[in-house]
Amino acid sequence: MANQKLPRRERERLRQRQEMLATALDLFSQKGYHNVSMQEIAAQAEFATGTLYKFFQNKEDLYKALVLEQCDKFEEAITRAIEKPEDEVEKLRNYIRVKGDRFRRNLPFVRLFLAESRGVSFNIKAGLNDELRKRYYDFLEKIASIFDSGMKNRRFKEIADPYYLAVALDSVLDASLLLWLDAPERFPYPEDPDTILNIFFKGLIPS
Amino acid sequence: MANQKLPRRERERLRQRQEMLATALDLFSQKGYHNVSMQEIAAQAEFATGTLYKFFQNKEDLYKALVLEQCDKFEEAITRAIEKPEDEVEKLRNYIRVKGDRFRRNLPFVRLFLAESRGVSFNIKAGLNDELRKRYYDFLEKIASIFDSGMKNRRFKEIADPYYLAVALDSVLDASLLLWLDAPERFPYPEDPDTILNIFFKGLIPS
Amino acid sequence: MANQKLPRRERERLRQRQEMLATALDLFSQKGYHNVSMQEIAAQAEFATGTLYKFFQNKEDLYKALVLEQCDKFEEAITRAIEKPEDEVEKLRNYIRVKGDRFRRNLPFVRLFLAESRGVSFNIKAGLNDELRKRYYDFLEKIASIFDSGMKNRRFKEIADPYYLAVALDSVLDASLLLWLDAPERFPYPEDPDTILNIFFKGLIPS
Amino acid sequence: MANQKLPRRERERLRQRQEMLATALDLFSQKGYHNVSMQEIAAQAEFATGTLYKFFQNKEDLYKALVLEQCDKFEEAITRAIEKPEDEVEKLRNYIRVKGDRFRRNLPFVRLFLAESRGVSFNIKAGLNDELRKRYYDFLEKIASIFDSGMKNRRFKEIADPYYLAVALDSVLDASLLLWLDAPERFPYPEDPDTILNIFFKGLIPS
DNA sequence: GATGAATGAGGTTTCATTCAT
DNA sequence: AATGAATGAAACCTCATTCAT
Repeated sequence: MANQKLPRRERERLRQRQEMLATALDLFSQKGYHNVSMQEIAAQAEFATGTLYKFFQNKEDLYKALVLEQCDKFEEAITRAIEKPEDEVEKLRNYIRVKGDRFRRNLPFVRLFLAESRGVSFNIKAGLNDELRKRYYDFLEKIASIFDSGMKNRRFKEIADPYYLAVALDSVLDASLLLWLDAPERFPYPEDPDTILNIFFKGLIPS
Repeated sequence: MANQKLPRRERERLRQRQEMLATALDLFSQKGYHNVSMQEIAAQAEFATGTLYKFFQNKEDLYKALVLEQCDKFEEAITRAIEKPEDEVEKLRNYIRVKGDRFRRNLPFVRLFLAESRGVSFNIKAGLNDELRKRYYDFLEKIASIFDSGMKNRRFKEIADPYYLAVALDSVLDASLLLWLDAPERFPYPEDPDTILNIFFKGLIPS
Repeated sequence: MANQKLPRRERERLRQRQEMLATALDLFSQKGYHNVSMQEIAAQAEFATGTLYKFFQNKEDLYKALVLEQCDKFEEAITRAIEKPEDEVEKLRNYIRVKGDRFRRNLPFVRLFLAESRGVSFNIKAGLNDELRKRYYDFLEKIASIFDSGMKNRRFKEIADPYYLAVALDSVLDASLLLWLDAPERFPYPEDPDTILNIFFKGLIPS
Repeated sequence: MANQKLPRRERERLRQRQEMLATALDLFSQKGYHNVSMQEIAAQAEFATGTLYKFFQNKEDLYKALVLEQCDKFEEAITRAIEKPEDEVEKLRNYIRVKGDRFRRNLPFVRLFLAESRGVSFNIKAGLNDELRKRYYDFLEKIASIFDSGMKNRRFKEIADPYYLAVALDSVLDASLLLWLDAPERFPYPEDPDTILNIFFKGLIPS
């Protein structure tokens, strides 16, 4: 990996940064942004308070770095998942599988966002700042392009704007995962991607 | 209205309470719960700090009252909207129309949740969340019962669990409205409910 | 009684004042001066806050009135007790009996003073303000005059300044009563005044 | 002294703590616990408010530390004073001398209790009181043991329970010192311990 | 470079007092 | 005269940030 080529000093710094971010994620997700102090993060991560400020300009900055990094990983994973297969339906299935996987594996991160928003059923993307919002829109574009290509192929009917379909699919997926998180017994994890896809594939009204 | 029958003193108190809640909603939605001080609310509402505490035990209490009141109104409106028509499709259309209307008319409230959804203050809503979650699930039940009745009527195909369809429809509706809020020109307001319903009604895959 | 001659309005006012003072004594003795609010006193006494301020200029004033009134009663009782008998020893016995009685019957008042001072064995008179201090000194004078008269009679030896003896007797009495209050089983109530007097009457060192 | 062996940082911290306690004692004794704010203590001691809270969890904690420390010193001094001489009478004289000395040298501390005795803040001392009361009783036990030993030696007559005599002596001593503090000209400081002891040694009634 | 003690502004909340009704 | 809602100053305490070591 590229990291190995970095000078030792640089690698050490990166490792420390990761340590800090991981601790912060842990604490933020347990207590919420405003109920975690910088001293608490520093203590838990076993650094001095001042050291935190060598890596991040301020608390907000630390928070942003944390979120952006998680989103990076997330985006990367999804992008890889929809690059491989040719088949549009398979791409969508992969997307659902990978998003679900990451969701399950990053519950602290998910909780960080959800605490507030679930009450009225807003989902993860709510409240993202401009940077994140732009990235989310770009990400939706990738999903939309699957629908687009499917429509061009005549594999999909043109029932709505592809971008709009992407939004719909993503939000339904979010909602499913949140339900599962909230009450796993009542709402089982959608193991089979088709559970979700079918909502879009099988029209509800008999023709 | 019944209010007119209340003694004048009582009416006055209610008016003040509304004033406080409205101001708080305004400020919370602009800056987020933790970035608004009680002093600020009091000043903006033109009351003394202490007066706020005559009406609400503490900041959290004020917040809860605010949220619960808004949810009450919202729930009531939706419930009325889906009671009237017999036709299931028309019920769904009404639901979409009314939810959209209330969304548009209560943007400060909507923003309150967006502003908050940065992982702020878990504990604040510790109690609130449970209450709200239950209410949300109960609300979904009402939507689900529309799908259920439609399936029993053979107006709808049984493509998924009715409750699950309710979640899907609600989340897609939320997502659409948020998109519109974010970028009204790019994502026009879904004036026609069928724009959203069609996603569920017309299967995407040609048969 | 003289009260009956007062105009009804005036009598009513006095009754209200007593009500307020009694409630205040109750609360102060339970929680301490600073932990009782004027609204609390008003509510408990079933008056409006403002009414309290018609009777007492402010909280401090209410407190002073409370203490002075209790001291008045106390002084009066003691004075009566040492007026009657001719015999100096009997006067002292009466004084001890009556002080003990009032102590027992006014535990709330006693507690009001004691809460703080017992820890280092200061007694009731500690912390009294100038007015009260003067009254306390005057009261001691009365006790001192008993010793004085006893010495003149040759009933008592002149082992110390009479005033000083008064102080000593009073402080020993206070201490005994406090011990009893603190741990009634361990330190029984000095039912027989001679228990205390003997300390002064029987020299400790064998001659 | 052991202190000199502590690392410099540690010594510095101790010095600061002492500074804070001394300032707090000063202010508390002048105005009483509830009339001194943490800000005031911090300002007077030339620290920031927050620094106070690094040393003491809260105001109550600061107060407790203050009182306990003073009591420790006091107890230690008295204990030393009554350990040395064999002679019981000399022990009592030493006790009176040392208690008087410490009283005179710690007037702020003495005043702290006088100032407080207005029934302030029961709860604050709920815990403190128990602790202090126990210590006071233990201390009395030490004085009592002097009387006890004197009685066993036949140096003292058995005119009362030794513990009870201890209480009496201590309370008379307190009263004398308070009188002197109140009106030094009128009540001269009992330089000679026998002034007080005689009250107990010479029976008042001629035999 | 790392440390963590010190800072002090700012938050929530209480309550003595006033004054319009 | 009595009321009690309204006031707002001031208390306690936290914590993001800095800087001397």
